[in-house]
Amino acid sequence: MTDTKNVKSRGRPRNFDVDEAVGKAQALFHQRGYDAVSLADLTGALAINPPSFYAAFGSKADLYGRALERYAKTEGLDFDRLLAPEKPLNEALADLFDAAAVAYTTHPEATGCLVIEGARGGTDAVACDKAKTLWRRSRQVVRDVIADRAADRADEITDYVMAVLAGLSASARDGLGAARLRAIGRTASLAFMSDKAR
Amino acid sequence: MTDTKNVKSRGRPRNFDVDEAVGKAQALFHQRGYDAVSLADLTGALAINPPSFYAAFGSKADLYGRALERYAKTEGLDFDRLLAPEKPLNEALADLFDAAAVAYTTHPEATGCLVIEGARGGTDAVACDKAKTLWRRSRQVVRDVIADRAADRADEITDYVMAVLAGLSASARDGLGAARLRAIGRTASLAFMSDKAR
DNA sequence: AGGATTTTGTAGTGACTGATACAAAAAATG
DNA sequence: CATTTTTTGTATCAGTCACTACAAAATCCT
Repeated sequence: MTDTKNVKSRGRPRNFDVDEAVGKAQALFHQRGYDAVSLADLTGALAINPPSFYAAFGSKADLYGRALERYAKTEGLDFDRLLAPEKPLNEALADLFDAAAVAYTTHPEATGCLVIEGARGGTDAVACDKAKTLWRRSRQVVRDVIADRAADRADEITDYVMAVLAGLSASARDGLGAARLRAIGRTASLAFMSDKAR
Repeated sequence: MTDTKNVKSRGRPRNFDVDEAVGKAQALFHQRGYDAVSLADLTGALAINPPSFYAAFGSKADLYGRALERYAKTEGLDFDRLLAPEKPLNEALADLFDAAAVAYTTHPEATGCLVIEGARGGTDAVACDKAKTLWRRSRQVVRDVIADRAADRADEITDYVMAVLAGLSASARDGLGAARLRAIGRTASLAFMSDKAR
């Protein structure tokens, strides 16, 4: 329905690449957070004027939504792979925490998880809700995968897993490097060694 | 040096209680976060006008600093008590996580830790730094207490403890109640049962 | 009472926020 | 070429932000 960019449309051609712009916006939002990125920052970084911005993205919050989706697609954790059914639960969670530790520190200037930090909200409730929706979706995916192995404790374990991810993201924002983050993840996964977790 | 309120000062008497005002501000900041509380919100809640506000508190960020200190004094975790030297480490950490789970959910409209959430920053770097300073101070206290029992792994364990606290605060903001938060804390403390944590 | 001092309320300040009105420019279509 | 369609740049918009200038009001001191 929505025309792709290679289809020649009618009027004056756009002077900038929309997908590339979403990527730049994603980086800005990840570095500074939604509130701290102004429209002037965005139009400055994209080298366009406000009318072009609004014609292309609708609003700041809408662009944020696209940046969030792009982040989830390109940099988000692959829960289905990390928590593959054939892995033992303890091993799967250890892998998940380790992957998070690495992912949250790959960009030294944009640490932590864009979704988690965005879901913590600020001034704009609409933008916060967009992040919260993605966060809830991730939670649901995690819960479903865990439920296959420990149906009775799925909610409890999911609470713990999401809390650990949030803790890792916060620690990454605090400035902890990958090594220290991975150590945290290793300790967090100890809870599932043997059947200690009653 | 700074005169206390019972000392009769010279000019027109103040029309509101400063300490009480700091308490109200603390509640507002805790509920919505620094950025989402405007000066109009504050002066409205305190039923005063901007000039009275600035004469009493200097700036919004300064009042935030006072609110943070008040929070640490009145609602902050008592690390020295919770991590008392005579307790075994695993028990002490379990107590700490449990106390955090309770503290972060006592005010249903102001969940999580004011310091932790404030340290995650937003628009105002000065305000964020004030929270970060308190967060670092807490970290130092925790580290010192842990170092008495496990000097070689003090940093590693401290990283983990602070990450768990951040995860609990984030989960509280997510809407999890005390029971689910306490379950997270219990699971997080399993890492220190026996000598699994190598 | 009269002067000194501090807080008060009224009414603003400039700077920035996200978002637009409008017309010229640049392309496809007829 | 003329029309249609879309994007562009210029110049804003109203609203909110944290913050103040100023003078009247309310207290203490002499």
